[in-house]
Amino acid sequence: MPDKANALTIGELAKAANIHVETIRYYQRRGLVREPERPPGGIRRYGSADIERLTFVKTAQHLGFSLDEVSDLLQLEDGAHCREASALAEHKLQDVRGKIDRLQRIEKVLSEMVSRCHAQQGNVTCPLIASLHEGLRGAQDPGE
Amino acid sequence: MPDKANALTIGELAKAANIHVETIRYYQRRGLVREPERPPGGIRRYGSADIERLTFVKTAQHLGFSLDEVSDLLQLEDGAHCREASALAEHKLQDVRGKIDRLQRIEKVLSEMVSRCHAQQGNVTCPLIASLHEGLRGAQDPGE
DNA sequence: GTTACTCCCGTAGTCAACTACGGAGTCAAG
DNA sequence: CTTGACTCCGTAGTTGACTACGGGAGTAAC
Repeated sequence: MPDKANALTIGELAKAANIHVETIRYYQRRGLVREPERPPGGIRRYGSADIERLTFVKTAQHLGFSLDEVSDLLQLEDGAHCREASALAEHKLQDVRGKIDRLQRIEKVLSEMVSRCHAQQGNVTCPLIASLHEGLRGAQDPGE
Repeated sequence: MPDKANALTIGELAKAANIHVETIRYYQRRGLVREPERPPGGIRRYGSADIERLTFVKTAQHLGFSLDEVSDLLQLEDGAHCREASALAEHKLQDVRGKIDRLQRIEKVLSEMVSRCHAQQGNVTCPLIASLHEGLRGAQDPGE
């Protein structure tokens, strides 16, 4: 049964995941995504699991994770033992919570700013610098 | 009045903000931070406002904003008119909220995973891939 | 006023993450 | 069974964000 969605060429996969073919190959070289067996003298085929994995990589990456970190996250999927996995997960969890925290401070400042701007329409300059830093105080990066 | 904290050399500024001197110069070239007047045949001096600005750049950057985007955010500080500023801010606000949303999904999945791992200690493989994708479904990147 | 650090500034090198290129092989349509 | 689009694979080039280098000038401590 040639399940359409499970017999994609790399080009179709790329289109489906909205990622360049070359980028997929690059991820394969980095070991982020699998490279299916190549039927002797044939072409590799991909399925929907591959689409999901690629999408996950992109999403995580846009959230500020490097490919190495994404690779860590993916290990959790790839059957690391519970012991290691949970240590890794707890560590990433801290990362993620830190990011959320800092983003929420920025969100607060931005939304306050928007309403303040709406209040005093057309005015000269928004008194933002202070509030931006106010809002972020104590939210410094942990620095790698 | 030579206010100690307001007469920093670039080296002291770098130390205070925990950023390399070369990186500061690079930011100056990119227009992210100001380059104070140089007293004829002298050395530039920096103050605490410069420290804060640098810290802000770093923080925003680690949250997944590119330097161009950080530069947008900084325009909000730099007295863009309310009208433009608020449009920009609203746009960034959406960005930020999207990021928070996606991070929270990841957080949820990670924390569930941790407790699941704790429950079935030492087991073979955590059934994570499904839950990771479950958790992220509908949280795709908006793509730039 | 000499020594030892900084600063200044321009240019060049590095690293992560792509992105492009080119030539040989594969395949589906006509 | 040819043609045109696509795959494979290795290598090389690009982009964003630094990071290093080097030589001449400023400056602080002895």
